[in-house]
Amino acid sequence: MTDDEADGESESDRELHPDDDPYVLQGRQPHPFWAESVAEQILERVADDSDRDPDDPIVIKGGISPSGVPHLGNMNEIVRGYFVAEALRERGREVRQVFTADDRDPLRKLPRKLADLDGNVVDLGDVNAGALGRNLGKPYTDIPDPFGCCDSYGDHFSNLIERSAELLGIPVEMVSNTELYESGEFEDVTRYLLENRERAREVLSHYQDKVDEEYVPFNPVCEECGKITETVTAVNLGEDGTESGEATVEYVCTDMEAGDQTIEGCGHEGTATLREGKLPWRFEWPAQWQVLDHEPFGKDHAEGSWPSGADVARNVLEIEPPHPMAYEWFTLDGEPFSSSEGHVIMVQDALELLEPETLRYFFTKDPSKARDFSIEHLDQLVDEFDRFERIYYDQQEADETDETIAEAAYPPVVRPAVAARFDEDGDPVADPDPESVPVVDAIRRAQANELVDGRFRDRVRLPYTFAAVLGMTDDPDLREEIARRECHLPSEAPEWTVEFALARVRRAREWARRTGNEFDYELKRTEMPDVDLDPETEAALDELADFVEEGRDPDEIQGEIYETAKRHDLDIGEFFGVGYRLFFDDDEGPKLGPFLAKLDREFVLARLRREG
RNA sequence: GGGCCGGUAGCUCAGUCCGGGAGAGCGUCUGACUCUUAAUCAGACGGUCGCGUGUUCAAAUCGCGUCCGGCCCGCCA
Repeated sequence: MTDDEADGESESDRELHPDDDPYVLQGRQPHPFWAESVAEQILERVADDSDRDPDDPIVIKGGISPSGVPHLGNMNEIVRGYFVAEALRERGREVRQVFTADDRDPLRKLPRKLADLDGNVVDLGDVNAGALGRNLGKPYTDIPDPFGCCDSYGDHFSNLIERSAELLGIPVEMVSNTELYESGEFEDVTRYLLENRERAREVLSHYQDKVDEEYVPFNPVCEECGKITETVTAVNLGEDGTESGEATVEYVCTDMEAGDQTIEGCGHEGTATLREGKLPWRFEWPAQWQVLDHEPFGKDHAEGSWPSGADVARNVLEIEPPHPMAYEWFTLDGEPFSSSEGHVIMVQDALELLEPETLRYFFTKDPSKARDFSIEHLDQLVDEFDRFERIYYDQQEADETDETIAEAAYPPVVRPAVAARFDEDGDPVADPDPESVPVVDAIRRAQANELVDGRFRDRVRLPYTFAAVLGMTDDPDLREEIARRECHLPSEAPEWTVEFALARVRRAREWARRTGNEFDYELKRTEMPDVDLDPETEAALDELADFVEEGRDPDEIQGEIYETAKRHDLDIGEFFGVGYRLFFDDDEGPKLGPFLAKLDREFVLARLRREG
């Protein structure tokens, strides 16, 4: 039966097929941009496949179980595939990008944080934890949505993932595993695995010690309590004279180990069809590979389920596994993402701080290196993106590698943003909503490309930290004036680019506010901050007020601040400090003279005279 | 315990495959812009390339060992 045990084969004896090494970016690469390299690797494999029509679309997949808050790390499953897809499309290939929601997986433990459809994170306690707790062990799609807005828990979080992809303008076909089971699409492969369960067992036993003769690669859903069960007592494939002819399994609803917890079974003994259950993950994953060319996956899979899945695919299902790519994980401010501790950031959150193109840019970096998404240093990421963009437009010196990367990676990064910002006639749209639009058909794509290399070249990016400083005032005209004065807005800038440039202020301001960093200026308009002033300083302030009252221009006021300080024998730096204290309750601030000149006179005079 | 990935300037990273000059941006400091702070320009400071060892005329790069971080090797996904 299990003669493999006799030959003592162990996992290390099980050689990985040369095509199945998931570290595909090791060693010499044909292109400095990783997605181009992966695309070429895929094309090589597709070309080697003789019974494949070169006109067939290439299929790229990603997938996770919709178990909770989908964070930026989870988005690797979609965004990494997107860049490969785009590289292939650039080579004239049709590509389908698919995302499987592994939503028949059982809920194994209660997450501590959930998120509503708008991406607001809430504590478990706020959404009736008790009701959720009764559903441990059930498939996500059989659990009521704690927010009551979707058909199930699984649907809720699948929707959230789908929404994240939409916000990034990435076209993905969402596929529900539960639907694949219920519609019968998984029935043939399930039946095949049950028919060949000895082979399945033999292969998997190289990877999992627990696999013994009793092992059946199918977990029915208990008809009594609704939980996924693990104990199949008989398999009836319906060939040997059953009345219905339908394949079934018999099971006992036993306890399930989930980490250090046990989810109790109800003891029910029943019968299930092949649509009323699920394949164990190590088979379910390869079962999804029937028609598939590429799949990126996290490093957690690279040494575990990927090698066994590839083996199952080749030696049980007799199909070729997709071209793999293992990616390293992201950290958030130096710490691992943790849904349960609420240490997460979703696309929705990130887009409050960054333009979508900048967020897409983050995913163009080498997937084989772990990367930190640092809120604190977000200005660095934005600066880097701005540089990357200038390199594409030849507005910035760079070495050949950076130029080659920008040339390949910039169009897919920016195309969804450009598609959102210009209408079908190629005219700019003010304040586009959404900000990213998937570019699918060839005509729209050509048009978007034309805009990227045409009108969009005029775009203006305010430096992120400068944009944060502009956030100190809510007055759009004042923002624009300051930006112009500091030469961040060229005088001949087209109308749309001004609005475009200033749109960054909202996000940069939010970043400064959230981190409370040195760019977090806020004009204290309603209340005067506490100041402790000596008489000399008070006299100086009064003089300055009189000067301002005469209606001087910005530079004169700036100069007068110096002169006033000198006249009263005050340290210039300290006198500026007093100004920042009075207006911002801070040690630092914008260039004071021009700023005071632009504010309404009444307020400035009253504040300089400490009248409120 | 075994395997895999990563560990290069304060920060973010490129360079490691095919050995020969240690790099970029940001930050910091200094100076300029006739007057600090967010702009721009010029310059400077800054790294025993985790550590050790071997091979080599020559090692961030190749071998071996070791330390740190993460992942996998039970279950689950």
